Amino acid sequence: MTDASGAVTEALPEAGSKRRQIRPKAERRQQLIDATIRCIAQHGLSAVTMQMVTREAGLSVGIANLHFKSKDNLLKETLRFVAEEYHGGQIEIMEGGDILDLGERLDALLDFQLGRGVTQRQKMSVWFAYYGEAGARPVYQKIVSTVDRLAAQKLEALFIQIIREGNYRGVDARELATGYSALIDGLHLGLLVTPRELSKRRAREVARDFLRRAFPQHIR
Amino acid sequence: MTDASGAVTEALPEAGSKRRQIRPKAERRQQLIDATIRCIAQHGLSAVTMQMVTREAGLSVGIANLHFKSKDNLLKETLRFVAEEYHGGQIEIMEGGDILDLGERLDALLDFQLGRGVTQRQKMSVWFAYYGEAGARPVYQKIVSTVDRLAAQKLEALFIQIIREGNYRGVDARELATGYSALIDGLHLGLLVTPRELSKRRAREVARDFLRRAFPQHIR
DNA sequence: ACCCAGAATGAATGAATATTCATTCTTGAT
DNA sequence: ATCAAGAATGAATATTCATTCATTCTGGGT
Repeated sequence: MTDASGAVTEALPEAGSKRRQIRPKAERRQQLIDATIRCIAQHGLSAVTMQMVTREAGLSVGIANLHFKSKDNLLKETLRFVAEEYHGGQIEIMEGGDILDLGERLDALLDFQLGRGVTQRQKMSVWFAYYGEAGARPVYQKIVSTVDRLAAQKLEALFIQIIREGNYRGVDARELATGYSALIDGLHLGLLVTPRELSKRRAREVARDFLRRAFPQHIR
Repeated sequence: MTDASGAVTEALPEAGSKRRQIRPKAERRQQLIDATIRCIAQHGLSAVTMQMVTREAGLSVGIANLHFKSKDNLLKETLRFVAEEYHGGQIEIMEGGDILDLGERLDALLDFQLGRGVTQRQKMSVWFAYYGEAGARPVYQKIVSTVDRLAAQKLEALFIQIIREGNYRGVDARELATGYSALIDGLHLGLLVTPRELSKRRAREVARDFLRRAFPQHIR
């Protein structure tokens, strides 16, 4: 806003900053991706416009096409970011040298997957917005598949270790991993679409019970 | 198409029919909903246009606004249709007077949920396209919640019967029902997004194993 | 044979939107 | 101080799209 005299009121710590600022490319890119995430969560992927995103980011429209070459590309990069953030977090835990006990590592994984960071409406909305389009857009499928596959392998490896350690019989690590991943996805969906019916608390219990039924010695 | 003389070539059984046909409202509505489903599956919800849908249906643009009053409404009604079809099918099986054995009924449910009808790309695409927007559109949330709740109740009731019959201990029907539903949703997602990694066959096995672990006497 | 209710059409309209680019501004180097 | 590189702006453009509505057409009723 400009005051009556036409002078620009500066140095507002958060809002309405007017001054044009020059920042490195990487920073602007992230700023735009973050804004895109918020916009998708609030308005839905199909309603997102460039104007909306750049306004949310506090930048001009031109800038988005400067750093990403098109809207399509911005959306693609946003998906890549969210996918890598989520799967990266999981993988870090699963490789986790810092947690040696396998049961604890499982717990940490569950905490991450159904904890505060991931189950924000924001993140889940974005997640499923892209899944919704994935059927029609091979690019999205590919991005998700790529990170997904790696996480799936790590999970299977963790399960194999646990099965060995617990000497569990008649359990197939790969199949169990598929089931567990699907369960988590389904719970995310429930948290997003029917939050009234499914609390985060109960989602955790459900996932925990799944693991307990499979690995009774390691959970609880 | 019109031939050189300007005469209209009629009576083509399937394609390019030119003649204007008058049909009852209900039939046109369904025709448009079906076309919408195909368009969403093929192009993604965010790319669907009225032109696209009406062309797919072999009708003019005006007709869509005649029978549904807006695009928004057409999309809403399409979601309602898909939701009711899916949940209706489930509920029918779960109430199923025709199958008396509880284990068989469970099997029938699983067959329906992961069988040909439901796991067509078309249907799953639509399903998740709407889930993706649900975070931003309360209307969608409400439609899904409503049918979902009823199906969840029926499933819980079925599980209660099974638990009683099998005299299973330490199993909470409601929690198990939540888990099973989430698992099925997650498997659908996997079938849609990473069909390469997850075959229908394996999806069925995964779901089956979940049930077997919970109700060993009833499955297998 | 004739009518007309209402089903169907599609060109026209106006609003929304992605993308461009001529111009302005900032910053760090000289 | 001065300058150049390139970051940032936003008005203008061209396109796409939902919605409208004047008009045409159909088929059952008389």
